[in-house]
Amino acid sequence: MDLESLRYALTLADELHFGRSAARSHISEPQFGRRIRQLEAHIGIRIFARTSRRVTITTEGSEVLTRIRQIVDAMEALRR
Amino acid sequence: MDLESLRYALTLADELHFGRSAARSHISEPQFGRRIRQLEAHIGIRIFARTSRRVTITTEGSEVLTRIRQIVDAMEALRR
DNA sequence: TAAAAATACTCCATAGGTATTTTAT
DNA sequence: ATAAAATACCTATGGAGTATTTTTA
Repeated sequence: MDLESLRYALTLADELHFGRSAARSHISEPQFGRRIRQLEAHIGIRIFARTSRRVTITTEGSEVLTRIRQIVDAMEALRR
Repeated sequence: MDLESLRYALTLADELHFGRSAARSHISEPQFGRRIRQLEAHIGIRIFARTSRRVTITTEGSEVLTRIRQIVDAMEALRR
């Protein structure tokens, strides 16, 4: 579990669209999608629900995202 | 910056010895050392001072380590 | 001079990209 | 029919190990 993957999840929570999130993250859409799936597999929670037309945040996902925001902030604050 | 590197720093803070920390982390000593150096480079703070006889924690290092402990705990708590 | 970290080198796992397919509206 | 995510396939970067060297108490 790395900082970048956590940032990707926050970007997707903001955009609710894999293509736009990948572009904003300067990474290809397939790789972006893989990172999100890996993160979900790693923490054992489906954060996002996908249909072919829209991405939504699951109930458990929004709780997890709150905690991810705190972790990302704390990690960024480590840097001098 | 990934969870594993943060864990390595906590292990080294506990052992104050690269060889024993690497063994406890199930990784070779050179790779363990590289990860610690990468982490320090990434956050821009020298956490540990090394001499050929002992490892110590720097002043700024002990502040950083406190925050790293909180981050590691938060990351582990993400998992279901 | 010896205990311990750092380097040099090689190998392999996985991060990443492009092209294509699948899915569901 | 089409917008959007997932898969297949390939390349390249960085993570990892072993052997060796450097360092300083």
